[in-house]
Amino acid sequence: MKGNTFQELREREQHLRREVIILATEDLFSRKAFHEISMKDIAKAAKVSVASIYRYFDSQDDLLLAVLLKDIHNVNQLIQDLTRAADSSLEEISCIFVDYLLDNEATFQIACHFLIRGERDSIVFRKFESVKTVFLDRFDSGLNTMDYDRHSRVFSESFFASILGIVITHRDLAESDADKREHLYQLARFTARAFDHSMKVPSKHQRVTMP
Amino acid sequence: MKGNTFQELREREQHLRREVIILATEDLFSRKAFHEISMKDIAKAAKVSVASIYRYFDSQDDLLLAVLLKDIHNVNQLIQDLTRAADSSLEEISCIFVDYLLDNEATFQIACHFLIRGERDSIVFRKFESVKTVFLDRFDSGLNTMDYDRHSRVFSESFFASILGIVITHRDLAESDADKREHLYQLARFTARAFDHSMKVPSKHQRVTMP
DNA sequence: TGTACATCAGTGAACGCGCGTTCACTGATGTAC
DNA sequence: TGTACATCAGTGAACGCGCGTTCACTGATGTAC
Repeated sequence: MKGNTFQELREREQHLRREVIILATEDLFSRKAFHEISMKDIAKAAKVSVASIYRYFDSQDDLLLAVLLKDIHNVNQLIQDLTRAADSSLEEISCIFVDYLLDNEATFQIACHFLIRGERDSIVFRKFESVKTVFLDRFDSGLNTMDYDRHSRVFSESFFASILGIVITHRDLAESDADKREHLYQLARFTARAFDHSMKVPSKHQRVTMP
Repeated sequence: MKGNTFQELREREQHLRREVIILATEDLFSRKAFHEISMKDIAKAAKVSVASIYRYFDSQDDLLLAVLLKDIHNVNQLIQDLTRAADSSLEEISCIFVDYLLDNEATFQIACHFLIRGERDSIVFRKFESVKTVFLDRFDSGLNTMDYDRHSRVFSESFFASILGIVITHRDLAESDADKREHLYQLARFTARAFDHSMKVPSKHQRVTMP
């Protein structure tokens, strides 16, 4: 049993060291743009050598994916909490989501990086695909606990993508951060209202019965 | 007057040579991924030397912007034609848009490149911003000729971004191209219906009067 | 307790590569007289 | 018509740089006897 504990200790330490690198990387995104971040920068931020990073991660993409995975776990929690509170509206959710994307450059940039690159063949990419699927599943089941249970998969995929698209397309507009955020809220709320309206108060000819 | 004509001829030739490079670059995007395309590749495709490209374009970004500008002119035309036809629905427009983004990798990739990078300071970036604004203006005025004239700016910005977001987020799903396209249509139509419904048949409490 | 060995985190330095961009030059064509 | 010069498109080769990744090695700690 002693050997086991030693083993466990070592593994825990390994895990913590991984975590240090992940956190340093994540933090770096709030200070630098994606394409300006190199392995050297990450190493400096984590206070290790570049070569050390490769002891814990197979490649740069692998590390980025780990950062994304960690962040997405947070947003998952956030969304589940939100959708579980019965009185939260779709408008609120959309704004929280906007906030999250603006305040977590790492998630935003890395997600976009993988979404747009999209190399079907690589292992890392397929890993990303499965992360995306898991995330959408949770988002979906979160919305299910509210009233949006009709064709919910199409609903959540569209709604999620719409809010993401709004942030991608319009986040670089205004001068001040507050102005920008307010403008994005406006668009997100507008979109949420559209989705909300079409789902919650469907007119006869819009409602499609499911098998 | 003769000198003038010679001058004009030269300028026309210059313009044509520019066009050759732009077309070759655009074409390249259908065969290679964005991050795999180098100036050497472009030069080979256009059958000129790398150095020649710099006679016509200040930098790689400058060339990419020119490609985008050309493509966007096309899609502008498309949208104006569409929205002018009185019987075209928002659903149709959304599908046409999806098709356009899928069939024009160059537009899609370059637009994403500039949207996500977003360096506020550089000249090229500000040029991109103005291109984006012009495009959105036309999109907006196109929708104005239909029934979507209430808070139309918020409407067009949200709708445009939503469809773009859907393509970004979900274009890498299925195996076959046809499946993928059908899935994107489904999401786009769903979203279009939501927007359509919320704008065209507003319930009392949703309609907001404008000053 | 002491010694020989195994394990493993960590690193400095180098590797190899490809990138965007620039430079010095060529050669064709137009212009002036 | 002939000659000297100007203009300009086009290019091969080089520049300088930074990137991600790997390698050979160190040194600390744990293990066996």
